[in-house]
Amino acid sequence: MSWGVMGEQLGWGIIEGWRKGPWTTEEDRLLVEYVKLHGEGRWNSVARLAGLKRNGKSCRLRWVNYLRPDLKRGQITPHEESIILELHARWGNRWSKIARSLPGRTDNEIKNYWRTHFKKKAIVSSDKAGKLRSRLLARQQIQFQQQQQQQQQQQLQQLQNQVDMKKIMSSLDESDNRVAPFLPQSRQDMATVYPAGTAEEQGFLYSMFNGCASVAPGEGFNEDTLWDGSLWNLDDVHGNLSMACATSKVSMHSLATPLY
DNA sequence: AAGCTCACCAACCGCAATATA
DNA sequence: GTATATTGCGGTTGGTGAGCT
Repeated sequence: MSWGVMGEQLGWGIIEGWRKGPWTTEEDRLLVEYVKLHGEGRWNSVARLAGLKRNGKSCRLRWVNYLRPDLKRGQITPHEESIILELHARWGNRWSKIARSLPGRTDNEIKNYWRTHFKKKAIVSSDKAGKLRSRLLARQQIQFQQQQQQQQQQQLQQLQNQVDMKKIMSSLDESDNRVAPFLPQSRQDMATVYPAGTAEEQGFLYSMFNGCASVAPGEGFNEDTLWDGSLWNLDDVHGNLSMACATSKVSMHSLATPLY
């Protein structure tokens, strides 16, 4: 069964004078002939000049994504993948811009590739990182509370000697105001609260807790900023971070630097 | 063997930018 | 300067086929 016949059976066929759905080999041939004769562009003339019942938009898309002779067929190579990762980290969903850096690949192809290979990972990563962040915050809180308890005990011992209730109350008030876990102010801080991690992981977590380094002042921490396109390919922050960096050849710097 | 799920990809749609009359 | 046409882009949809249960 031909695509055309099948398309019509599937409910495509001719809508408002224009054919829609999958292209037939005959339509492809007509379009290629047209481009050979008239060159690219003026797509709305195709219907009239080539005898195609397709609108200009559809013709252009077919040519750009499928018929262009310079298109590269076959799987995206690891090298191309690393370029996609790098450029997506830099530019976000600017597929046509990314495609210009990959000769023979179309924006549609790259977009589809990214969506099927990385979009899901991004969601999973976000979820995992969120859990990790919660765990770290909880751990920080416990550590902080333990420190507080130790301090309070020391203070109480001192105060027992002094028997000065005023001092006890003001001391406790002061503690109450500092119950919230602190944000690590430096990578050294992160090394203190997360000693098990590598330097890379600590660096990543530091930027995760404080927002990306290049987030504009006043913009503040934003979940989207972190995960919408700059850090998505970190599968599992603890487990696979090093591997993600090594295999994708995407530097931590580029990953931690959102769109510009 | 049949049904289900999921990855893949071609094609469509809406909108914005640009070109042309 | 403005209206209209064309082009380009990014998001989304839906069909296909392979693998799994």
